Amino acid sequence: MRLTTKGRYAVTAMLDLALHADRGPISLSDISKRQEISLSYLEQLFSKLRQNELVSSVRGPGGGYRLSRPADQIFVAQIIDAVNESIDATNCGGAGNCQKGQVCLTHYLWCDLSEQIHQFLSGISLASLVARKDVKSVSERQDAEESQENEEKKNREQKLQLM
Amino acid sequence: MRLTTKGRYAVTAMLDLALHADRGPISLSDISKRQEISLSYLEQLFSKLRQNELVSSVRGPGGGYRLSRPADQIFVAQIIDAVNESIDATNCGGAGNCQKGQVCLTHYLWCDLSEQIHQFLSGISLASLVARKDVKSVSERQDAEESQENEEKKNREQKLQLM
DNA sequence: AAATACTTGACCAAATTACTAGGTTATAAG
DNA sequence: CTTATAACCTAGTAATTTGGTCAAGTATTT
Repeated sequence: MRLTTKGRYAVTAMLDLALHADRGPISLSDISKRQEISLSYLEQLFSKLRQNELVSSVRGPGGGYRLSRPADQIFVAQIIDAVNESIDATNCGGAGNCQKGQVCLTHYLWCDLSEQIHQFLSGISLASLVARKDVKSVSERQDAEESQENEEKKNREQKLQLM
Repeated sequence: MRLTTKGRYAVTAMLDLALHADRGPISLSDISKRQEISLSYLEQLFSKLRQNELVSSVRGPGGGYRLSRPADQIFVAQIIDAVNESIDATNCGGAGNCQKGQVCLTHYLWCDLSEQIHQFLSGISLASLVARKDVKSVSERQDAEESQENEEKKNREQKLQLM
């Protein structure tokens, strides 16, 4: 079972994309600032997300990434699968050859668990996350922090020009 | 989220214990042979299981481990918790300080997932696993292999004595 | 006393993760 | 047409985790 920062980052970044979809293509450096994920790492993750056709890219200035389809058709399980190979809880990868080519004692338990997790995460779309109150409030906080930082940056630049 | 071979081994070993409870204390070397888990590794796992009062040990010849309470009062979630710290899916360990001391965008999603997994694994007792047909059949296979190996070993020893 | 079996802790190799560095394209804006 | 921007690509690497080994105990029964 793999669910580490990698999968979490991917879902967070995709959610950020969904939340700001109205701004046109979103650059990774924007996501990097808002979600505090290293830019180079994001690039690697988005390479996989693009290969799995979850996002499409626009190159050049003003470019970035956008969701490849509506947010209600992208599910958390797909995102994790894209960057993380699988959310399979068995050791044998579901093959059933865990002990001398035959199934091990707990094989079916882990199959059941995998099924359970997969069903849960397959039922959650980006759209449903965007609609959540708690997500909205965190997102508003982040946007506020972002524009505040931009403001400060602008002020610093003005001061420099005056000198 | 940590669910690796470690947790799987622990559950498998505990299930082996439950399956052979009628034989009295079970030595780790028995479990090691049947489940193909390294003895030294089992020792580490059982040290933690004992600290969490899931098993009790009997020392000396004929000793081994037994479940510290009936199999219907031991749940998979407890076993994994014992060896694996937690089955928490959040990055912050549930603290909610994932981003600059505040919650990150996907915090609540991972909380929900943790809850989901925990509920599922908390509902599965060792007794319910023992009762499963598929588990029984794997266990019978393992016991057959074990006694076959013992037979062969005995034969080899007899041959040696005749020489 | 000898054999058996649990206990502890140090140690280690391989894999994985999370991240950095340093490029090269493609393209829109100036 | 130049330049800045941002995607894209390829390596490398530090830290962590995993899954284990080894050695030296301690306790208990026969």
